[in-house]
Amino acid sequence: MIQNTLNREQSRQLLKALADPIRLDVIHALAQGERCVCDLTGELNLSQSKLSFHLRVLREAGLLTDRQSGRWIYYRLQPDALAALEAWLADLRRHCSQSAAPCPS
Amino acid sequence: MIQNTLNREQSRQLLKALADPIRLDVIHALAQGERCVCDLTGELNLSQSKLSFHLRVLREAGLLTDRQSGRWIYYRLQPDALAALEAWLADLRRHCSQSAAPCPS
DNA sequence: TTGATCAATCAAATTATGTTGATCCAAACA
DNA sequence: TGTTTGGATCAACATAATTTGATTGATCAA
Repeated sequence: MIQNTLNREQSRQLLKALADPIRLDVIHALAQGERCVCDLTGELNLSQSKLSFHLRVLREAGLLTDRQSGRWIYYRLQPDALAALEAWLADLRRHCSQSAAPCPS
Repeated sequence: MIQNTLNREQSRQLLKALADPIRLDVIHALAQGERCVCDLTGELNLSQSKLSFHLRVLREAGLLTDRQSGRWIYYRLQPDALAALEAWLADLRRHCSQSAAPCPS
């Protein structure tokens, strides 16, 4: 996540990746700091393949990064992606309180 | 949206509602200010029932409010919901950069 | 080497979401 | 009233996302 302003498609990818209960559990676990996959399966009580699937979704959306060390793989949140989403949301609410002109226009 | 800190389920509802291309079009249209449903169908080139479906999802998530005036219904973004989501995201990235302890723990 | 472990991937089955067209309801106006 | 219009809702269908269990590749230790 290099730039700080998301286009529609990028924001959608991030939102879609976040919009799942299991992935939110993962996100919340990683909000406390980096974790190894093997710890996450235990902590979240998930099958290995299920966790792997959701980690991939989050990683491909740019929300997580991973690093390998020996046979373990550690994941962590990518704060830039979260910040970009925050900025996108802040933008949305800038002008949204403008009233509409009465309709038979 | 009364409180400013979302629980897991509330944030999921908001994210899920946002994570759809058509609903993002709606959100972007409403980011410029309130709009009547009849204007939105034209602006976004959507069938009436399709738009109505997506408006409902957004409304039930707390992202939109509506008001009726005569036979027209006007929708607008609920900035509090966006702000709450921003706060939730900001929280997530507070401690996320902590490294994991090496794994054979 | 061999066997064991961590984690990714795949195909098949299941479940959840979105779309379509028809129908219904309420407000407005003749 | 009767008719038109804006919008919500419903059921049937279509599409997309997730789960499961099995398989694979890579790393490490014996």
